[in-house]
Amino acid sequence: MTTTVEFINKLRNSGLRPTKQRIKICEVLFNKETTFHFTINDLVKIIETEANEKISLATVYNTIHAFEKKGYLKEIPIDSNQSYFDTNVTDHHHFYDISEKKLIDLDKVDVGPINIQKSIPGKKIKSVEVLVKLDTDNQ
Amino acid sequence: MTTTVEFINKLRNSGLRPTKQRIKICEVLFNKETTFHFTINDLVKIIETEANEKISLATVYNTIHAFEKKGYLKEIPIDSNQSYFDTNVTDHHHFYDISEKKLIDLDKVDVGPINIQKSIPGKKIKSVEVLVKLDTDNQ
DNA sequence: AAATTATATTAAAACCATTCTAAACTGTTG
DNA sequence: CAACAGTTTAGAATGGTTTTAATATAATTT
Repeated sequence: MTTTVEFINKLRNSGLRPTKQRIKICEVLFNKETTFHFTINDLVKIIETEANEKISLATVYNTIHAFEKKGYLKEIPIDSNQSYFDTNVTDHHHFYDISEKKLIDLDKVDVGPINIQKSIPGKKIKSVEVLVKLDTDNQ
Repeated sequence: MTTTVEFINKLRNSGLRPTKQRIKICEVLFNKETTFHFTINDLVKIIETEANEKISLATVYNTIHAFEKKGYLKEIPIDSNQSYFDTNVTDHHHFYDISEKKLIDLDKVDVGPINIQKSIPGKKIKSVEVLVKLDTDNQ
């Protein structure tokens, strides 16, 4: 449980003004027992339902991108037409259920150590992400 | 070097009618020394330049999706606004150069074995893809 | 080889996630 | 509270992708 004041501080400390909209998004995203995955569309629906508040799509995009830049969210690479985000910013991986279009966390320990034995001159590794695609197992 | 006749057979054997457009796309994609990565936009440009031929965008999309379904191409999962495809359909991974928006192949041996120690009931693993994001190394 | 059928191509419109715009609004600082 | 910078907003614009419905082409049948 995080209080509104803590979100305000978090935002201020990040150089982001604590507006009503940003605080609301913080509450929706970071005031949960567990982390979760979402699309922008999911988030807008949650806000409208749970909070019965109107919030501009542009603001949601702005805020999500600001949070991502600050490291409060991670975008998950999927070859999909929409972006998926994760409130779990620890180092981990994902299952992607193709038929249900749902993501499932995959612990680092369930994947094992990955050591990239190749380097590109002038470039440094920023992230290593494993995506395991799942199919329905109908035999 | 693959001949046009071989492409025609390949298409027929796949249940795809060997049309002028599909043969042209085969030549652009599969008649190269090395495999490569491309977006739909890249492909259209190559066709228009290299072949000086007009081809409808819809046909390109249709054909690429047909080829992907047949396993002649792989889509690479990236959190980008456009789809990337690979003519290398062997089991391997990728670097993604963020600033240049370019993909680089990463051999399986450069990543090492990946053994997923978690399973989801009713689902089977379809693919395991590693994406290594690269940043400019300016220190 | 003409007629028939099934499939493919096409230009243009539609779609839809995301970004942009520029005006109105709000948090912050002095 | 005034002034400024940063933020929100609705709506328009953008851009990759898909759909549409008419036309064209390949395959099959006669």
